[in-house]
Amino acid sequence: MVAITLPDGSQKSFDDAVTVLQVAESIGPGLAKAALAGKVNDELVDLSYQIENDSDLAIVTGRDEDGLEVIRHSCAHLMANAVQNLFPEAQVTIGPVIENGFYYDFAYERPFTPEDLEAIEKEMQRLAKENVSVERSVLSRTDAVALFDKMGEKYKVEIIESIPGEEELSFYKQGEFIDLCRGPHVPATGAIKAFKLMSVAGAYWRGNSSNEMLQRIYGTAWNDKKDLKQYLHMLEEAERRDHRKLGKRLELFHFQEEAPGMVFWHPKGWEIYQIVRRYMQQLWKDNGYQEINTPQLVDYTLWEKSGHADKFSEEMFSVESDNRMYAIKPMNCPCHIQVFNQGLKSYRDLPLRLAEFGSCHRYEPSGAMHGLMRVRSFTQDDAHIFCAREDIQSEVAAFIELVNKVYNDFGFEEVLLKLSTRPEKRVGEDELWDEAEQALETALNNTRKPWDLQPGEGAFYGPKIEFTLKDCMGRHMQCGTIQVDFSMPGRLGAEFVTEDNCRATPVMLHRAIFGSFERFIGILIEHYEGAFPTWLSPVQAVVLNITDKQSDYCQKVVNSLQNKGFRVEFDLRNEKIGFKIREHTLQKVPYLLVVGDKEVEAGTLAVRDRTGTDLGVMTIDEFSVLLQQDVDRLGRAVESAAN
RNA sequence: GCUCGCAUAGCUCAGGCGGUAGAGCGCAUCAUUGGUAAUGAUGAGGUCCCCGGUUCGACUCCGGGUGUGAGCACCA
Repeated sequence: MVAITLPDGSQKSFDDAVTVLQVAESIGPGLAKAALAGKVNDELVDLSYQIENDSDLAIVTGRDEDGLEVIRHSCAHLMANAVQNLFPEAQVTIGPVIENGFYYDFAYERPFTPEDLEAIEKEMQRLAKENVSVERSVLSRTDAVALFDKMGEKYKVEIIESIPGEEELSFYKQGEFIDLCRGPHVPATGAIKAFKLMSVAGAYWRGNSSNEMLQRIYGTAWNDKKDLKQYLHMLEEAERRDHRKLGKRLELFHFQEEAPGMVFWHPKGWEIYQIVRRYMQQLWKDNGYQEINTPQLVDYTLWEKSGHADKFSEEMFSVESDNRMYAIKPMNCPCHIQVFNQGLKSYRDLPLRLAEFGSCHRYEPSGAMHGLMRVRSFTQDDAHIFCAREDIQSEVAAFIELVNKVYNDFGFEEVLLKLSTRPEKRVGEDELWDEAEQALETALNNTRKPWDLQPGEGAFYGPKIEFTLKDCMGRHMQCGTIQVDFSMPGRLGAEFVTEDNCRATPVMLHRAIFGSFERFIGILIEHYEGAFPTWLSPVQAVVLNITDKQSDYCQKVVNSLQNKGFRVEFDLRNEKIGFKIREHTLQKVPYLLVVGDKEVEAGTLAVRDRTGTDLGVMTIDEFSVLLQQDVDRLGRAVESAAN
């Protein structure tokens, strides 16, 4: 007797061992048809898997996360199958599932072309239509190596040889194609119904840049055509939101060859930058930080003392002058310690929080640059908290709260927290690490929010917490961080006098909320698709006349609103009102104020917003109240601020 | 940095089997003074990314460089 417990708690008994498929069939023909795999005692298995003992079982279909993963994995095999049919010389390597799809790396004498991709996709469709069954088998290591050796698949041989000896080696065969794989897989290729090959790119064998480069083909696969279509639509939306395109269209900034990876900010982009900067400046003031400013060029010897020259000399810009070598600062902390070191500090001075809009340059590899997201010249909202060991927890707790507030103000509702703990290579005694990790963990637990642990991911000088926000498309963007540093204060001679008149080295907390202004603004542009909330909009309203008869009145309206501190412009061009409305709507100005003879006579404005909603006719004062309310709610959701 | 693409008017892009180029938008001028997403006409505007090579002739072909895109590697 084998008793199977289903997810709803119900039980089914079978006289003998049964396969997952047989259980599905016993429940219903529809389920049996939709079934792709099974989950036996939380382990994913094929439909053909024999259940010998009493077990929990969930039938996995394309509607489950697990099922989707099976489809994608099988789709990677389908693609490898198609590639080898069309290009018998191509060798297969690995083909894992990734977010939204899969890829497969091939070794081939030449790169695949877009035409090749089309042909491969067609071949995949043909194979899927044939509904070839996928069969699992197990081979010994010797047989497996011999088999792939014979096929000339040297990468597979290498993979098999790297698998620990005791593990069972399973293989999946569909038609002539066989691949080493842990599985599970769909029972037959017909289960793969909605896929598309996306792109081809080079990728290093085993991710190591000194190895040969393989051809990686990316694809996406879904349970049905509808989901595929929806995903492709989402990609189009991401393209529409691309900050590089919007930056040009909304006249925010540009890049040019003479300054690769460095931003030319235009008036509107710089306006946003200044708003974000003023916001942070006020936040610092309100939270016990003192703003400072330190040099751009610093003698190279300081970077040698701090240890940066050793690790990052390749990534630093340097300048020679007067026979001295300077580096353009790649970070601010060594300079902040210089400020701390001026004047003997007492324990009474701690925690000392020094903040700077630190302009930094780093020589990023050319292939790493990406619009505002990865640049060579950027400004951080950087601060260093000098404190005693026992202050770490309270400082970290206060910081977590601050980060959450800031992200909410900018319209990001979900924030993910990650704790990275000691790596193998590190400085500082274990006792110190214990204490610091404990402090961070306690601070995190006190937030009562979930957080992830990343063991071994900390910096060599101390553990850290990373703050990742989720934008409106669900993409993860790591921005904020707080890092404990046991090393640098000591290296650069920071110390303070303790209560019992001894000298001690302070702990330094490196922390940033935006990370870099450039990147953060890039994220904002994409999050809002350029339609910034009113407090961030470079132009908050434009006054539009119908004919030049209303010009004087328009001037007056603009002056009056500007005097109240709003960013308002007029557009008195000799154009039709529809033309102007279209233009400023496309520029995503929050409010359009139309003025014709009627409005001049009544002293009013006809107000329309950028979504096309007619807000009616109102006086200038009424409008400024409305505008002020809108500004005050910052980026927070309308519900929480309505009224 | 690596692999593969791309670089033509201010912007978005077309084009030519090697004989120095074109559209739409924008810009300028003129007409038009209008009520909620594009008024009409005329006109100006180009080192076809840079440096070499092949050729009678190169924007086009070849080599090198720079920038840029996707991915990889990197990200204090």
